[in-house]
Amino acid sequence: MQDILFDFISKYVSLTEDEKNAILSLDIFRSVKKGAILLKEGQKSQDNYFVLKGCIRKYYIIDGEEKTTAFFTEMEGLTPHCAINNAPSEYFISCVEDTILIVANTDMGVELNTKFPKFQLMCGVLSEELLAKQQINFDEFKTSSPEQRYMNLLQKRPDLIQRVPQHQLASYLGIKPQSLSRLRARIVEKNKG
Amino acid sequence: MQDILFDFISKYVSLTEDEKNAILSLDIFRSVKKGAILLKEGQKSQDNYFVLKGCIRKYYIIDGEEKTTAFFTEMEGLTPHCAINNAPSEYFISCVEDTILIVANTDMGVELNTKFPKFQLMCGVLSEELLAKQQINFDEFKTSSPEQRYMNLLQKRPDLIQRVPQHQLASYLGIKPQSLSRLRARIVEKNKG
DNA sequence: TTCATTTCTTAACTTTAGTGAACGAATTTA
DNA sequence: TAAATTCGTTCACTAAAGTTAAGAAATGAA
Repeated sequence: MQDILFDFISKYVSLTEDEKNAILSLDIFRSVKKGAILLKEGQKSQDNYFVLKGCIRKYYIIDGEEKTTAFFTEMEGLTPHCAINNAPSEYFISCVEDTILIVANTDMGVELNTKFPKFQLMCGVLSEELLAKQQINFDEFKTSSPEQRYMNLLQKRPDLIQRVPQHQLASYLGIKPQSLSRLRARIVEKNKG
Repeated sequence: MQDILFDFISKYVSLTEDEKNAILSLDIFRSVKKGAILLKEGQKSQDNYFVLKGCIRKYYIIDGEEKTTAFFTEMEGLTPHCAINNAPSEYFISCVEDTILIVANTDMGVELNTKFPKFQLMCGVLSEELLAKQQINFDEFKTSSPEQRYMNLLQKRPDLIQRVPQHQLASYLGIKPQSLSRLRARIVEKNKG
């Protein structure tokens, strides 16, 4: 399990045994059941999540309706807004599947960063990468229709379409489940004719 | 003009005269006319932009149509994706109004950062702030209808509605200019009834 | 397994956005 | 200033998404 983590880190910085042990000693690995809720609206938490295996989901409840805005799968990390500004969370985080996570709070991060400046370097790179990815995603979302968004997702994250319930996917695409069903039927129809 | 910059910076770190002079010696201030294009699709550039006064706009041309995805006004900065990965730009950047900018390329940044670690600190904070803002914006966009997005904009950035042409605003909201006109008429109608 | 709940799809109807065209107003350009 | 272009709005029509409801399929719990 730890190997997955160290393989990932090795893409950014190389670690000594000391450093690896420092990470392991933090006891950060968590195994979480499908459906479990990691963070609730209104809750304060310092925890950051990094998915080693499985899938977690970020969603709001607006007018009693779940609005899913993001999924995080293998090798993707999530720093909840509430962990940055120490305010109650505006959203929920839950597990789409049985998931193996790294859960690290901000203090741990600070501790590691001061002991091993390498980490700070890696975090900088990661956050820059993330910002860039985020911006491109947003632009793509804005400039395309629901149907295009679905086709795009089919190309870029085909796994999501398999592993995530339709109604969660729908709200991720900014539409209702019924519209997603219809839209899919429409696409099949086009490919026939 | 420089005062605007130093006032802004002073919110994050305090600068010595030396440091201020180091910044000024870079000769980074640019005055740009309305309509001027700062970056074109396909072009490579290392330049980052920071708006001191005025407004710049980021847009794609997709199937011959302009798709505006962002506006940057006073005290907002833009690091084009092409400046990070040294690839041709996928989008354009142009001036919505006569604008006073700071234009800094990546080398300058590196030079300042090594001379004055303070800057690196500030950049870290800024990029974290930006990422958080970006994520909230994206979530809001995804979870709301065009009409809600317009109402939201009216609250959060009323200045944009005044200073930006309607058709650019429309595509920023993810709709066509005709739909924005109609939507506005609809809102007025509601407030009458 | 059986029952209950959740999920997905379909359908009819409503609302809203996209499209193409027209027109006046505002802005540019010659 | 005059002509040309761009811009914003309106209209009629089309296409797509929202809404409400119903039923089938899949999932989960007792």
